[in-house]
Parts: sequence; C-alpha cells; structure tokens
Amino acid sequence: MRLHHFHGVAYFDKPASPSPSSSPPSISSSSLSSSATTPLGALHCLRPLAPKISFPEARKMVVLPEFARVRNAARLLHCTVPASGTTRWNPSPDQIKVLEMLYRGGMRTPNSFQIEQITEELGKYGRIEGKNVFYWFQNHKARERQKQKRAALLTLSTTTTLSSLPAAETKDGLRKKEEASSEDASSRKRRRCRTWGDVHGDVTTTTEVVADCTDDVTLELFPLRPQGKAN
Amino acid sequence: MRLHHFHGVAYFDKPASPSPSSSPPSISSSSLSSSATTPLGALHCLRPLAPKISFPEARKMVVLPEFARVRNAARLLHCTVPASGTTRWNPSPDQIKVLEMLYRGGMRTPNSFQIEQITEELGKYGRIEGKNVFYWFQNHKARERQKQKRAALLTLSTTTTLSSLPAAETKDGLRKKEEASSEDASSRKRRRCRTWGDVHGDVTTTTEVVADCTDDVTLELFPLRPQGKAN
DNA sequence: GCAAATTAATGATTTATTCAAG
DNA sequence: CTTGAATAAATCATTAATTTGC
Repeated sequence: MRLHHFHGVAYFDKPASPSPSSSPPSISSSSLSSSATTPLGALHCLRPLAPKISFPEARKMVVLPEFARVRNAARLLHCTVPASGTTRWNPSPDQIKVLEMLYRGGMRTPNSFQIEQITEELGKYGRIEGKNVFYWFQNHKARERQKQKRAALLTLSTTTTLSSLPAAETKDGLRKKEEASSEDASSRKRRRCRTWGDVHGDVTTTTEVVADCTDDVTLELFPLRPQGKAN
Repeated sequence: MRLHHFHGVAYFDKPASPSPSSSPPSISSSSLSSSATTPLGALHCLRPLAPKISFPEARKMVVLPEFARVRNAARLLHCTVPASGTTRWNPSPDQIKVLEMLYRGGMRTPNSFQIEQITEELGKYGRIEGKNVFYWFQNHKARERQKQKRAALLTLSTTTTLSSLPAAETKDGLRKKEEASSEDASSRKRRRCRTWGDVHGDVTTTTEVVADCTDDVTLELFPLRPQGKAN
C-alpha cells in the first residue's frame, strides 16, 4: 500500500574492480577516470520527508543495516515500480523449499553472485530480494546450529555418555558441528576473506562474455557448489 | 603490483525501490520489467585464478563478506582500471582525520547515502571504498566503546566509589555510555530498521531533482547530522 | 643502519544477540 | 512463538610499528 516515490539519485556503482582475492575493489571513488570531484550523476540530499504513512512511530527511515548500507549505494536512477513491499519478506513455501534444498546441499553463506542467482530464481515464486536470501541463510544457519546445540546439550545431559561428541568446540560448548554434507574438509581454519565487489574472476570486454560455467540464465542454481569455492 | 584482471559481469543493480522505511526495496528480481529469467548481462564463473602472488597460503579468494556479498551485486561492466588496490585499505592521515572528525561529530553508523558521500569526499585523499568507510565506523565505534569500558572498569576497580556511573548498562557491565554529543535522547530502545536500498526520501521524476539539502557535490559532509535522524 | 622477527593496531568477517512483524 | 531484520561482539588476518641481531 505504500507508494514510495523515490527516483534515482544517480548513484552509479563503482567501476568494478580486481577479481579473486579480497583486494579492495574500489567502490565509489578510486579508479574511474575522474578523481573525486566528479560525483557522477549529481547528489541530492532530499531528506526522508515523511516516508510511510501508516507507521506507529517515526522509526525506521534513517540509516540502514550493516550490509545493506553498503551495497545499496549504486542503483537508483529510474525506479519506476512501487514494488509493493509493505513490510517484511514473507517467503512462499516454494521459496523455502528451494532455500532449504540449497541449505541441505551444503550452502551456508552464498556469495553475492550466488545470492543474485538465487534471488533471481526465487523471484519466480514471489517477491524477494537479495537481502532476504542473505538473511535467510544467516538465520537458518544460526538457528540450525542453536537447535543442534540444544539437542546435543539435552542428549548429553540425558545419556551422560558424551561418546559421540566430535570434540570440536571452541569455547563454550559444542560448536561447529554441522558441516552439513559435502564441502569443507580442507579449510579447517580459513573462512575469512570473501571479497566485496567482485565475485567473478574477470571478463575482458563489456559485452556479454557470458557463459563460462554452465548456462547463462537459470545457471546451475542447485548444483552450486556448497561454499563458493569456485576454483 | 598485483594486476587483477576482472572485467564486468554486467550485474546491474536492482531497479531501486521504495524509499524511507525499511520496506523491501526489491533487489534483483521483483519489479523490473522481466521477472527472473533475464539475468541481465550474463554470468560467468571464471574462477579466482591465482590472485595474489605473495601469499603464504592460498586462502582468500572465495565468496565475500556479509554486507559485501549483497551490495556488490550490481556494478561491473566496464572495469577498466586496475585500481591498484593490492590488499586491504590503508587510510591516509587525512582520511583518518576526516573520519574521526565525523565520529566526534556524533556520526556512528552512517547510512548508505552518507557513506557514499564520505567515500566520495575521502576519495580525494586516496583510494577508498564505501565498505572501508562502513567498516571504519563499525570498528571505531566498537573499539571506542571497549576502550571506554576498560577505562571505566579500571576506574571502578581503583576508586571503588562508583558514583559517576550513570547506571545505564544492559547486561554485563557498563554499556552504552557514549552518546557522543547530540542526537539520541528519545530513541531509548529502538535501533533496528534502517533500510536497505533507500536512503533518500522520494523524488518523482527520474531527472536530477537533486538539491534539497544543501549543495549537490560536496554537500554538507561534516555538518551531517549525527545519526541520520533526518526528520 | 638495515632486514628479519615480534608485537601492536586495526581492517575485514563471522557469529551471537536482540528486536519486532506476522 | 517463529523467524525476518538489524546490530553488536568476537575473531581473524594484515599491515605498520617496534625491537633485535648483525
């Protein structure tokens, strides 16, 4: 019911950046032909001005969530669809089905590319955004873990045999016990370093260099390798 | 010295979205003329291909950080500048100066718009990305807090008078004691809900509706109100 | 004086918590 | 009470300081 007006702020993205490693891809300034001083589009400020109409309070409308705040930067320019989004995402059964399938498949923290793919795919079953996918995986992972922990705790307090515990905890109690199905195995203590603006290696031209993995549209959404170890 | 190849993947952003509140702005799929099935650009996979040369191990090169993974989505398309970024951002004294000034000014968690502005500004003093700004504030805030906590702890253990403690903790010990300068005051327990892809209020047309705050390029970078409570 | 070895800072990620919509 | 959304705390990994042996 809302009716966001918005209109672009000319927030062009960054000129892309390196590729693999987690080197600084350069977001807004950096590279680009013009060194600063050329904000590109133009920047307005346009303050929030009473956004929503039916809100219990005036909250929500300022900053933005951790990740969000960063990424959003670019887009905006010709937003021409009210999108409809009223409140929070409500995953459809189909979407959940797919997400859980991916999770069971071993996917834990999809990278932006994967998120993009998944969002694209799930978009067929209903409105969804990348952040929803992102959050879903975060929450699901965390809650599965906590569920397992509780279960283990219970088991432990019941049987007291503590024989099946892989003894792989870190500080408080059993921890890190999932490792769902495949993946992992070699990266014992090396999670860090994802990247920021780069997910794919490199292209060369700006044309649709496309396909390099599988297809170019649906792409292997499910076969996606668990973690992202794309190499 | 590196020499990232990269080159865009045509990850256009999302069609922007609502505005104020934290309603789902729609990231990749959703709105847009085409419902899924049109990944736009094209997607490649091109694996990391030996990024860094001087690395003790083969780590770093897979997915990407929390926020990152989300935002990065778009950009890429005509990356034509090696950017230079080798590894992590190394703030120049000038950049730090500005950041600290903003911090002291009360800014704690800038929204994407602000980050964009700051990045733009700091870009004049050296390479920098939005994520750097974002991280800087996160880390600085956290470390200032922890520094203060430690100090207070020390004070407390020394004087034992505990008379000046505002008794505003939450669970473990003194906490939330900053509130730098202005802002805050009314929002006692309401941090949540920032937004995601929207920062500016609304426009209406796609043209440069620009200016609404101050100017349009340098913009009041420093006078920026502390938190973002732009209303 | 300088370069390898340590240590201190701090940038970047991940995990844990909290809040609140449905 | 479940779970999407958001923030803070804890960690990890690099880079800059600083120390130490030559």
